[in-house]
Amino acid sequence: MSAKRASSARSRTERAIVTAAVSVWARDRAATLPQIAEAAEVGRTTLHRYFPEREGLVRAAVEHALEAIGGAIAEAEPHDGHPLAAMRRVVAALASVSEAIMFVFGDQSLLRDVVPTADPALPAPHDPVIELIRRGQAEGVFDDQLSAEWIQQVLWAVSYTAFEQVEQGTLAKFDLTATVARTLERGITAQAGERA
Amino acid sequence: MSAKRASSARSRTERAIVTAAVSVWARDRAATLPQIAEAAEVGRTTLHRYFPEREGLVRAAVEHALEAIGGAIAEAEPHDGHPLAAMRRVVAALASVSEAIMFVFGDQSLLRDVVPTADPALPAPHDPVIELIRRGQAEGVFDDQLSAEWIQQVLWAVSYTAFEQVEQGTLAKFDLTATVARTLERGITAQAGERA
DNA sequence: CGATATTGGATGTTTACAGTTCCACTCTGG
DNA sequence: CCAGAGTGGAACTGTAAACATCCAATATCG
Repeated sequence: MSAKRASSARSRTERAIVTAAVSVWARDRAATLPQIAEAAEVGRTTLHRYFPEREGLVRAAVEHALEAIGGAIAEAEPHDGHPLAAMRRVVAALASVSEAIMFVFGDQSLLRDVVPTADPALPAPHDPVIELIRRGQAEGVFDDQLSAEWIQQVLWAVSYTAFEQVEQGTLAKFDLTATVARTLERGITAQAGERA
Repeated sequence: MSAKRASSARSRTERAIVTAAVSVWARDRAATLPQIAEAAEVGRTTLHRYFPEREGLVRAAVEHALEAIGGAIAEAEPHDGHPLAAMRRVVAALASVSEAIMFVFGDQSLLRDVVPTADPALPAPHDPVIELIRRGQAEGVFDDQLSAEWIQQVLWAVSYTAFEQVEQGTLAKFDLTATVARTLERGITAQAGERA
């Protein structure tokens, strides 16, 4: 990489700003730059020095969030083991970067407009998940009557919903993975052999 | 009702503005009033005559959307018949008001901040669905290991996702109800007796 | 310790949108 | 056909946020 080693101070400040932006915008996409500067515990001036234009910070925040998501998914090793077990690991991994997910996927216009503009070499966090789903379909674990893309969307949507519920206290953080996994695996209907 | 019969012109204009607001804001919550005036095919002046403040239009749009959603659900008669059949009717009904749903549920802050402020006698579109879910759980059709509130959130989330997919052409409008119903009923896994 | 980089407060400029006013035009109903 | 309601173009004000500049205080590192 040609990235010149910025002084440690610089890079730490930049990270603080970007992570603060993701965190604040995850909860309020209309938050202003002063709000973000405050959350990052830097002056408005400093923020503007690092990101002369709002658009630049938005792009950096999106890239940072996508990297975090992609990294979490990679750590879950979706290519290994039984597809259901892998899926549970992925859901648990997503929960650890829920802020990033709520930021990027909470505003369709971000994915529509900003991501394509961003670094074209960005890791697409979706791909390994799509691969996992295809593998699961091939092994007869996932429903192959549904398109892999649809299954992936449902995976994101149900996870996202669970993050929101945890956020507002309706769902215990501890139950998150199990609830999402159960819902994805069996839907919302009672199982055949279950007693009412 | 003490609602004095506004001239037909007035009420038609008002409806045009409110429905345009819902439609435009469903796709872009940051859309400006001029954009909405244009979509409604009225002048900016006229819009401001009807809604002197932006906030008023937002509230009217939310109320209009909630009424549409509540009406659609009511028409689906969720209290009658087999819970699964009722659920499918509800999903189909929601699809007919997808714009309203994407508007109200696409921005958490709307539900958090605006709805409570709105007419307190507003029909809560959720309630009949929660009732349906409870009924289904009692009859052993829906999973009673999951909370009714969670099931309802999943119902909304999966439907919402399907609307988005239809919007962007990834899912055929014709397949919407069947896909959502299948996903909700069986999750994303292959059925036991299915052949790979 | 001293040079340089980094920071942030104060202050100013610009832009875009919300909200306002005025008046001429055009429907519509009696 | 004419009176009044309804409409909308144009031009204006106020406000809030984005963006820019200056300089003094402070941190960092050779």
